[in-house]
Amino acid sequence: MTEDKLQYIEEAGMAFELFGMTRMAGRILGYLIVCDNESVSFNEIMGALKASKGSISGTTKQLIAVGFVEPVSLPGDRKTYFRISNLEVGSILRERIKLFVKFAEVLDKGRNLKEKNDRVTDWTLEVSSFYKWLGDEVDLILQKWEREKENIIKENSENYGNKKKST
Amino acid sequence: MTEDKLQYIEEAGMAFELFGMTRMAGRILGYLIVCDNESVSFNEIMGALKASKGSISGTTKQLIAVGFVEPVSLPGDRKTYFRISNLEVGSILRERIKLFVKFAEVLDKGRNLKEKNDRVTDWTLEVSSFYKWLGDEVDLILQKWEREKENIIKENSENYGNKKKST
DNA sequence: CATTTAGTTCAATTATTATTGAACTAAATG
DNA sequence: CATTTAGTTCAATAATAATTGAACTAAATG
Repeated sequence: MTEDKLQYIEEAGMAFELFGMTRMAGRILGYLIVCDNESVSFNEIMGALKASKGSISGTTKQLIAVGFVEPVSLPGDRKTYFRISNLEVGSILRERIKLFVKFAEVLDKGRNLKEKNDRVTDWTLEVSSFYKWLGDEVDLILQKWEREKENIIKENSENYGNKKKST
Repeated sequence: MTEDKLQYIEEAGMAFELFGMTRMAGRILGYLIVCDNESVSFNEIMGALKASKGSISGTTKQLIAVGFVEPVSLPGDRKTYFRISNLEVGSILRERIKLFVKFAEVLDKGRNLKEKNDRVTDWTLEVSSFYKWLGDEVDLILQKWEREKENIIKENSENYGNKKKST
């Protein structure tokens, strides 16, 4: 594994921490992103990240639970391999928006404890209405993405990265 | 402060913790949501939450920094008061989506470290294209909200909570 | 069926983050 | 200008979360 990839793995660890995952989960994802194998073994991950068995065991389970990673098993091989899931963008977004809807519910609950309306109840009503609306809107957004994605992805691919294919 | 409100404050503390804030920040927000004053003093918050001066000082600063709370100062009164900001839903959403765009950039960076394309580069390209597209799309979504919000909010207000006004 | 391999579990440790509390600054008041 | 009030700062402590490592289970292999 090259130095720049190792460095990226640590960076990914830090970055994914910002999204509420553990650093180790970020490192594993980073490793799965930059490594050149279709799927990698428990031991390979352990070696590459210099982490303990227990940590790899627990963290891969977490990543599988949230759907970012899937276990792969091969015939005639008792090991488990791991790879990045082909998680659809839609399901990732929907999960995130569910959190917003939950946030909206906390606001509603607070509003309902008040005797009368004021500036704050107006605000919580607006914000919670918005998040609940957004929860409904997400399907339309994703339909639009489905219609446009082919062009967008092509354009992105030409502008940024993936240039190696054409050399 | 009634028992159910005190309980709500603790619940809000736990809930906001899920969104990456500290429990104390959640409690302060919860308090500002359910208390019946337009704005509340440092000391009142301290008393209501039974927390230390230092903690209230630090946490209110945090909440002000991220825009959820604003300090209010009154003429002829040397105290600082605090209240929930009228933060627009649009700016909250834009901030959130910025995080997704950052996530997209981490994926791009990983993809660019690879020698050749495979299943994973295809996936990271799609996901990062999506998040970057979403970053652009947010303005259209918010425009739609502006057009529809009046009706949605009214409906929400009738269906859920805020019934006290009419009694 | 003994041995090796692959992974799990969980108590102990380490690292990180939040909160307190006491000493401090700065402004307002008498 | 001494005193009170309002809030800040920050080192110490407490609470929480992540990671290790060693003992374990369970399946596969010879």
